Amino acid sequence: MAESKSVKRKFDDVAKAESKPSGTKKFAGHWSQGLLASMNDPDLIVEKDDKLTVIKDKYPKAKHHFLVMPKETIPNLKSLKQEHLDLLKHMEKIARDVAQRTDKKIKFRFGYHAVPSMSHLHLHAISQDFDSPSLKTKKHWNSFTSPYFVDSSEVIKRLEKEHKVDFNQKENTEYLSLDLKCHVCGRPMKNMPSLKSHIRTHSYTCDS
DNA sequence: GTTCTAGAAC
DNA sequence: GTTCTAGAAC
Repeated sequence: MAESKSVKRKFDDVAKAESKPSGTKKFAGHWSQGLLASMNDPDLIVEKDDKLTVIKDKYPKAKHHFLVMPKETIPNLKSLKQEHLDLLKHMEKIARDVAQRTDKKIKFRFGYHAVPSMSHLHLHAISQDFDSPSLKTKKHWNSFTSPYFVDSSEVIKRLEKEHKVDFNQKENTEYLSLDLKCHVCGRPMKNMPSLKSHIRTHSYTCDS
């Protein structure tokens, strides 16, 4: 019913207007800073040590989806210096530990988005089933299955060899618009619903 | 990053 | 008529 939706929208707009007085910019509340809030949400925290925090992704794109975030403020990949190499290796090790502890059988990948939407460096640890209601769009799919998803080992290698990590933003953004295809068999898929039902037919165990 | 929805695709 | 996606959100 169109009317009830527009009524709901008006309530949302009122709530938005009240939380953001005219002429005021609340940057702490901007969506791109959302990982800061998540990092302090007890319901999402998996573990911490002196250098990092591991949280569950608030909108997991697979059965298991974690984010490993350094406590040190590092906005993005471009901010990385060689002095961060030990930290990056530690982040990957913890990510692998958490994955192993969570599910010994299922395949995981560990990596970064080349052009992330959210501020604060975060390493994804994501199981390869991609079976989740929060996985909805082509952009979601391509961000984890195209070269837009850069393995942790590749980031580390690049920082060691080039002393910086600087991915081409335009090239990587274009990966998000690639045609849909299965990440296991490569078969082209018409749309997200058919892709999602197709990938359920594959196995994602480590030895398969 | 998500939500919402107009209009394209079917 | 229903499903699906792309783009605005001040």
